[in-house]
Amino acid sequence: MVRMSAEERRESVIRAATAEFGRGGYHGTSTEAIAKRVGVSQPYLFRLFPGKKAIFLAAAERCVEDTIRTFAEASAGLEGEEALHAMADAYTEVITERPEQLMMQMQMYVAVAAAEQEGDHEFGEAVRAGWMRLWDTVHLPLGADVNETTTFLAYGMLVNCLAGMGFPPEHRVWEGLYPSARLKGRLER
Amino acid sequence: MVRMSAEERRESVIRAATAEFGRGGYHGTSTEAIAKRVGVSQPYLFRLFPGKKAIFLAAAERCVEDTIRTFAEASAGLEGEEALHAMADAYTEVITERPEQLMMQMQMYVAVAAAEQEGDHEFGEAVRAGWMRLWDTVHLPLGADVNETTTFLAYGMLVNCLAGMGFPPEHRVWEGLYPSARLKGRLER
DNA sequence: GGAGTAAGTTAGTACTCAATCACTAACTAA
DNA sequence: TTAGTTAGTGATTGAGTACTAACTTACTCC
Repeated sequence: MVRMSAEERRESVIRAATAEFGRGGYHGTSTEAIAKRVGVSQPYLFRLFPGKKAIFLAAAERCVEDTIRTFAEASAGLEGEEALHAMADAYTEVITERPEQLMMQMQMYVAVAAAEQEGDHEFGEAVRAGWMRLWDTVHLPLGADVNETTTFLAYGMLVNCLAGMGFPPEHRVWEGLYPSARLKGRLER
Repeated sequence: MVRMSAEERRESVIRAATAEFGRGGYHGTSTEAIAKRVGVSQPYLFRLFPGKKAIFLAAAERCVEDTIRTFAEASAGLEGEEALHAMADAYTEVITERPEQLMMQMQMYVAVAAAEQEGDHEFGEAVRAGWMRLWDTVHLPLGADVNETTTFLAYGMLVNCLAGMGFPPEHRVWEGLYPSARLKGRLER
């Protein structure tokens, strides 16, 4: 048994929760599954977090932060086509290296509808606010062009969905989507 | 009590399931909720369908078919910019008039990951096959241009996600996304 | 009008899962 | 060394839920 500080454990829980919730969504994931992945007893999760919802929320928030940071770091000091290229590449890396983060994102978007209907508007507010921060983060490097920003995010969403659906990398749906190929298309026009 | 033929009831169940699954996803929706919406006892669902999974699958399949039909009908006899415009308008109508269909779509995409991990590759196959049919359906009217098709679908996915997140129609995230505005942007370039 | 069938219900079972409680083991500072 | 704190566990509970079995009610056709 490895003892950790509560703060460190909370970090592990967030990582485990991202993976588990990303796979099964809020309702499709048991707290036991998260606990098992962390390597800790299930009841202990309720010492570290007030409840299952709080764990989901923490994972969701972390997920948004990470994505924003990814784009911010990738585009630092760049603008226009260069920033676009850098951010697209960075995102491609996230997809391949940390697919659980992207699935968690999808689950988060999808969980809003249910929360909203249950009268929990706070969660929706948080998710929308996170999205707007993400929006602004990519907006500036892309030359503050609304159409450019929207297109970039749209491609990102398509990538999320295709990856979620489990299309293998060689599949033709990815044609015209991989950043390099897409940029190639843009430059040839 | 209104008696219906089993076939009619199955139709009602599919409609109700689309709404309920669209809101809560597979695990977040109880068969009782579906039964209540249909106006029938919960165990009776298991006469009409072999199990909960079968209901989800039926709703998912119907959802894909409807979306494909929407695009096929909208683009009938048109091509290029006109087809693009018509399909985008038709989709906008779906979003506003039948949001449950769009949420069901999202839930379907997201459910694949879980199914895949549980060893159920059939579901993933079905969803991917549905996507490819959708892809081909919009591909032809858009002049069989891969980049054009990808972009169109990407915008569709962004719309799905934004709607799922519950952004109100006036919100600035929709700028540069509503078909007319977008087309305007395209024509001004 | 009664036999057969198709539509539908009530009652119940086996199981999962979030959350609580009461407890123990390890670290730390005086 | 000991008093107090922090990390962690095992047992349990109560609510919810997919699914089954046995029964009932309405329609239809001879």
